[in-house]
Amino acid sequence: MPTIKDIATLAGVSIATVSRVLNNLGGYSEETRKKVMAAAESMNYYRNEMAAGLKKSSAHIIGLIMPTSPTLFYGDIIEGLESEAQKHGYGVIIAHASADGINLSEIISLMAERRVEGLVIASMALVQNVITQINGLPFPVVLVSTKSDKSIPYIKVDDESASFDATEYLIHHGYEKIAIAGPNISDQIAGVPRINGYKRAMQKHHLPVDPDWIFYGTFSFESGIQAMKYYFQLSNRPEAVFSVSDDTAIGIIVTATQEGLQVPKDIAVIGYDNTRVAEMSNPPLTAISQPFFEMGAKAGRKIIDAVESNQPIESEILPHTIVERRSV
Amino acid sequence: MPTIKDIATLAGVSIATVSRVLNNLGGYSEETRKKVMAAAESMNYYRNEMAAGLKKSSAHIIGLIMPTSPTLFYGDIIEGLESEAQKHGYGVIIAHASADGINLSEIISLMAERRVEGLVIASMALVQNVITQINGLPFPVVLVSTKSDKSIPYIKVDDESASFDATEYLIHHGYEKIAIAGPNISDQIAGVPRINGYKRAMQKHHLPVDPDWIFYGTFSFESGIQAMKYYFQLSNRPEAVFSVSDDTAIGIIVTATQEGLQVPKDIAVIGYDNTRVAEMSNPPLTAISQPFFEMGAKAGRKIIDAVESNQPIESEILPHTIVERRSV
DNA sequence: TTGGCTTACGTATACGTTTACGTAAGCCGT
DNA sequence: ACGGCTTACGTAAACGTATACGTAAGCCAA
Repeated sequence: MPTIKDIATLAGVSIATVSRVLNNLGGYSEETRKKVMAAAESMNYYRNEMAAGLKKSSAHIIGLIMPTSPTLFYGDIIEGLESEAQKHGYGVIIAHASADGINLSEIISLMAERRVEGLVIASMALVQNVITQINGLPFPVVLVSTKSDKSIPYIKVDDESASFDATEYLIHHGYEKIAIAGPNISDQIAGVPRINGYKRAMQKHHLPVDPDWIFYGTFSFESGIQAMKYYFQLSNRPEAVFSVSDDTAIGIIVTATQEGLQVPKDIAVIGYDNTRVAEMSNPPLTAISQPFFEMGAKAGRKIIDAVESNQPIESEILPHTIVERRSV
Repeated sequence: MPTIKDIATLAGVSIATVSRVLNNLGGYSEETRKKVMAAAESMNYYRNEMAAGLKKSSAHIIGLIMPTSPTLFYGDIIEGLESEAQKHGYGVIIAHASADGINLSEIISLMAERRVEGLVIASMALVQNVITQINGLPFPVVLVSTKSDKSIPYIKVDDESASFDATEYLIHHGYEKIAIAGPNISDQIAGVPRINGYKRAMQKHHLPVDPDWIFYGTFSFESGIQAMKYYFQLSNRPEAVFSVSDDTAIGIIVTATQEGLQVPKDIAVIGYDNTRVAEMSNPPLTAISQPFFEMGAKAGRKIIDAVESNQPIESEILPHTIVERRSV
């Protein structure tokens, strides 16, 4: 590929002048500019970002690490981050870590080798030695839709209070026998806080919590099917379910419908995430909405701000909302 | 950040030796290796890929460009590509182009500046000057789930024959009044061929095609809702619908159900793509399946092969399948 | 005339690696 | 003792760009 040296030769100027013209730095005559531009065009020149980045010691790239689990909202996070990055002339390099985070440390190293300007880690739990590694990194890192200890800033909604609101929303609609489906007791980020929020809402309204109503599971559609089958054979059957994901909620709805129950008349369901499947469910799913696109965009903006101002990133709790449809 | 020069100083060797040790090239004693590794560890060294890439003139990065439209299968393409890339030590840099491709040329330039090893463009229509630009690029480009002229290799399923199969599947299940919902007549890639496949199947089985049965639209859920409302007020109402996307199909199912029709008894629906919503529909959606993860992975492999063997990439038509569920 | 300022360049170095090449030391066989 | 081979290094030159610095030319004021 042609270099500025080739352009310089063809245009009959020095490489410094070519560089100045190409970067709009001024200090050249209009005539020279035309010669250089013409030469560059004719040679099909593309600037070498690696060389430029090496010299300027900045790659203008933001890294993004996500788990390899098939979840629907990742697309929104990517698009949010990428749109913000593109706006500021940054690129986004993305890598998937296995959901258990086994290879996370390696992937972080690869990002460091690429000299990313900053790193976004979405929806992954961090073990201690990864936290240590991150704290030793010379660029900002921000967590999205997850958190660890105080040392790493994060952007997420408040799971406990979102769960409280979801549960209270059901209570306000007259339901008293309310279940929670899907939480994982060993998940300190999206499991335990959601159970706590659920319990707090029930307690506030002096409603009993039947331990049988807590169906531990995953965020999957299948988990929702299992949850509903489980509830179905309960003697003290719940009238409403707060589900920890939209997929799980739809699993519940589909299974309930197949068993002859009507949603929301016989059983109400509220989901979590408000992904695109929520509106496609039948009936359409009422759900807690997480602003994934905004989370991605915000992560990008915070990193760019941090790089340009040299200030540390501050965590941010984003507001959740309840998108009302017809499943409650 | 520390450089190999710093390591060399600390370990008391030359930078060449450090480089050799760090790259496992041999030509050093075990004692030296240990000294170097210890020094590198203690300084928290990360290799500078920009410098290495500049010297070796290879960035070990594959570019991926996708439209910014909210479609569910992009995640699978990304994951397929990224998993294959990671396996071979490549990174993936991703950029979104507006769906109309206005800024596509710029984005391709950015990829060229980053000296990607190859470029994957997914699901975008290419205008002539972009095609020209691509043909002038010094690295391989492969299209995924789209095609242009002969000059650029692509990986996709055969839309015409998939549509033929979908339609024939309905015919084999006894339906005769079959509609097609969602195609766009100006879409030469996913519009016209699907209409043609549909018509060919109908003709083969000597079934009449009522022009009213072709509902032109988009790939969206809303388009499905509109399609069903439209079919509903038709005097010659179809008994089955071939829908150009899963979202559209589910829009049809939801609307039909709300209007009191039963799926598939009163109206059968077959979707296209087999995204994750297909199994979550009620009833679960029978659909043409496109292997998106495999498409991404294959694109990655072809690029890596092309780079390493210096051979051009050949187009490939991937087989589609019909995933049978309960909407037919 | 001289000095100083501005404009429009060119020269040369640095960024951090990789790697071709040189070389000293050690060992072998003759 | 000598040449030749191998091993374990070091030296130095790239890769393509940005940029600090130098400088010649032109202009103006005193």
